[in-house]
Amino acid sequence: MRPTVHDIAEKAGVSLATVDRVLNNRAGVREKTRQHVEAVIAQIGYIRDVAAANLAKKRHYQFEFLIPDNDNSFMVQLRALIAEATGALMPERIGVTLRRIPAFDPDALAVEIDACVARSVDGIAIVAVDDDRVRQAAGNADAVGIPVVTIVSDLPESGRIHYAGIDNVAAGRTAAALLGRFMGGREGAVGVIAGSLMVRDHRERLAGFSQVMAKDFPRFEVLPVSEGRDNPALVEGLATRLISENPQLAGIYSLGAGNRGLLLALKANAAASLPVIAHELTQTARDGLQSGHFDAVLHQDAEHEVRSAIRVMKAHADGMPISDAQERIRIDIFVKDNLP
Amino acid sequence: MRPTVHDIAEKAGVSLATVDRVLNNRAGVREKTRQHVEAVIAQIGYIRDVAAANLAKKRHYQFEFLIPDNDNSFMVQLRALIAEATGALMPERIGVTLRRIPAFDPDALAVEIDACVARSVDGIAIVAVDDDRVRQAAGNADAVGIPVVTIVSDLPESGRIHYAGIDNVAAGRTAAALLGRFMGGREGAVGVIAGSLMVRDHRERLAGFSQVMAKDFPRFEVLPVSEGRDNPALVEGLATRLISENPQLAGIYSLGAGNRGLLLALKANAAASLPVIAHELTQTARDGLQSGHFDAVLHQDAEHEVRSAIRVMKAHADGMPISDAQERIRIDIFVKDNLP
DNA sequence: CTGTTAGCGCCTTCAT
DNA sequence: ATGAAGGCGCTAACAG
Repeated sequence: MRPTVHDIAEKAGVSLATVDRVLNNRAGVREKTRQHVEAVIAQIGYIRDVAAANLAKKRHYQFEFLIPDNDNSFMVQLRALIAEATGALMPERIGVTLRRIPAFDPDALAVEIDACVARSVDGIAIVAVDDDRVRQAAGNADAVGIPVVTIVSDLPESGRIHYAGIDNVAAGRTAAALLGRFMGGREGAVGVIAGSLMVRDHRERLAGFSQVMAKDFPRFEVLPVSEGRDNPALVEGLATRLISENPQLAGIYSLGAGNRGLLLALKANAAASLPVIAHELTQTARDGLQSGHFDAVLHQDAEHEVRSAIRVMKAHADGMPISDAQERIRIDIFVKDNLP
Repeated sequence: MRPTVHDIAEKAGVSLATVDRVLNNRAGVREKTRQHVEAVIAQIGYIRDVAAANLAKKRHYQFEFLIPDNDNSFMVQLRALIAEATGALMPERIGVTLRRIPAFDPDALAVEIDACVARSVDGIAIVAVDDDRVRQAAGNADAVGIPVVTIVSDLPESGRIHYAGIDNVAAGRTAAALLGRFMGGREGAVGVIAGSLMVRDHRERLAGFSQVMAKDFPRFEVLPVSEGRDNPALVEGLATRLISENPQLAGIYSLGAGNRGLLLALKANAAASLPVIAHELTQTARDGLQSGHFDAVLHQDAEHEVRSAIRVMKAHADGMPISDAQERIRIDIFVKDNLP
């Protein structure tokens, strides 16, 4: 039988209350007594039963997700997953609230963070907008002991305790490594389509991509980036122009969303069969892989990100450590043969 | 406040005991009473507090892992991870025992499974050896209600309730898809080095690989498979011969272990710079990627497999459902730019 | 068939 | 500074 508080109390010759005080380093116990009790605890190898403790405490976690009100399929899925988690975690006494906020609006995000702080929730998860107002609000939350974790898009130097998302520089580098090899012996130019270089993820992916192209595949020229604002219609136009205006085109890296447009453009220009790498395994991306128009898709597992964010916030609330390996969000690489 | 058993007892006008009986569909309740109580339960939206239930029950899970006594780094790591989990899960009242058994020995495995059954553990995780004696033992365990999950290597049609591992056919297909593209415009032959075609994973990888090579890259001839028994020294010899005897060699797929030997052979034959794909991200594989001798490494996350196996066994013991997405073991693809 | 009672391991008043 | 008693939500003997 595993030792319990009773065993400690008995062996130490004190009451349960005192044991409890020592266990939770609460005040009101003589230094000498404390040391004695601590010795007994260590000696009999006591491990606290967290479940029982939470039961007695009527612990109830309250976490909030502040997610952009975007309509691209990634964000739609992300919100759905959070809503799902809300239901699934109820039995575990952890409440998850999803709050939609205007996209790319630092003020709105900062305001909502402040509101969460006012409500004194147990944790805040945000898709960060890279802005000092947000940084400020996050720092403030952290200062009053409310953990902020970023998800999908990070916000360094803000006091956030964790980032649940992929390393976007590495993603860009990986895209270049694959595309470079896929282009085989060709020469020429590679086109890059981004959503907007205003957002950090896209900037980072581009940086990583350019870096590896320059270093490992210098025979290709990286064309100036087109910004498609994650909008399929815009992307279609950009891609079409890219193909028609660059006979030298040897490959395309689409590092943002709106791939439906890209796929349309590729299908319309059947002649130009070139390696294409995109991001996020949406239905469109699957279609692209299966039809052979996309050669690889880099992906982040949104479900993992949501679970991870919650685990991290809970661990923080419990004062428990996290397992780095478990929380690392991988850069998933899909080709048509390893589709789930 | 969330409704509790007390609320439902009160509202239904019965005692706690009766509520409990209904909740756990135990006998000894008049059908009419049962229905009434059930109605109330549904009506007030009761959700049972599993933690409290387990506390009252003094529930204590006991799971066993039967792992081959192999010395290759994957198995070494796997065993280390299980040992780690053993410690980490103690506070959650789940006991994890690791038992090493002779590798590739169906009888030994079957005997140990039977022993677990005799000890009536709550779950058994095995690296399956594809043999009917094992199948039999697993089926027997399942028959008496003890869940068996396979890990790393599966055992279909055996009554095992879950497989925590990658789809090896898909892995082979993926290897072919990547290698085919990496070989670019070349022509010639591709070499395949396996551990042993006696084990299912290797057979499946080979099948997937051959299939996609034949279909998508028919201009390459797949050379007869060499079996290196996952032994570095043997593999080195095989690889050296492969390279020297096949001037047409355009690529290599190493689908087993023993990659240290492969790497040595490649380094010794600097002249032959050709695309190479291997399995499992060991230190050797990392070195290979970083030095440019390996172009991609397919990987399975052993830590995820261990966690998943435990979650599945626990869910089974609790009669809870599992989340397929969370338990799916991915085929991780690493190039030198997305190394963790 | 149904109800009463006493815990599970821990925390939290309230006295002392 | 310390202890006694009661309760968290659920289950498990026993009685009726």
